[in-house]
Amino acid sequence: MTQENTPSARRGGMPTFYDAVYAFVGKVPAGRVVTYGQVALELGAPAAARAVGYALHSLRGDRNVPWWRVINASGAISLKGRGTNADLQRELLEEEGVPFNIAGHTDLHAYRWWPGQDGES
DNA sequence: AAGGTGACTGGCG
DNA sequence: TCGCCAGCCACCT
Repeated sequence: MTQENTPSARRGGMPTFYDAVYAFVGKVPAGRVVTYGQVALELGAPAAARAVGYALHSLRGDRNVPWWRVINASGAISLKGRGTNADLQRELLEEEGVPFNIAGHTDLHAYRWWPGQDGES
């Protein structure tokens, strides 16, 4: 533990791609979900979906950011047995009102959130 | 400074 | 319909 996990801390306060990811995820309201590719697209890097996932990975457990509201384009959780966090994410989403089917998929067409739709219709 | 990794995505068989 | 391969971006050592 040499320094903070926060990328901005390493940059001396300069905002980075990661901060943009955290900012976008932080705007996602409870009960809604977004995909890695979607976040990347909103950040201006439609092909940086992997970097988005890596950004959340850097959180390492920072619950200040609703990382659990970010799932893959398949509507499922990507952690896939990499750690207990996978089950945690599903449980958190179900608790917020996002159900998963037997296959572990959710209806993106119904729960995917987009900026500007903070719950208003 | 360069190489490798990874919580991704889309196309093919 | 499902599984596998290659490409892509940004961070870490």
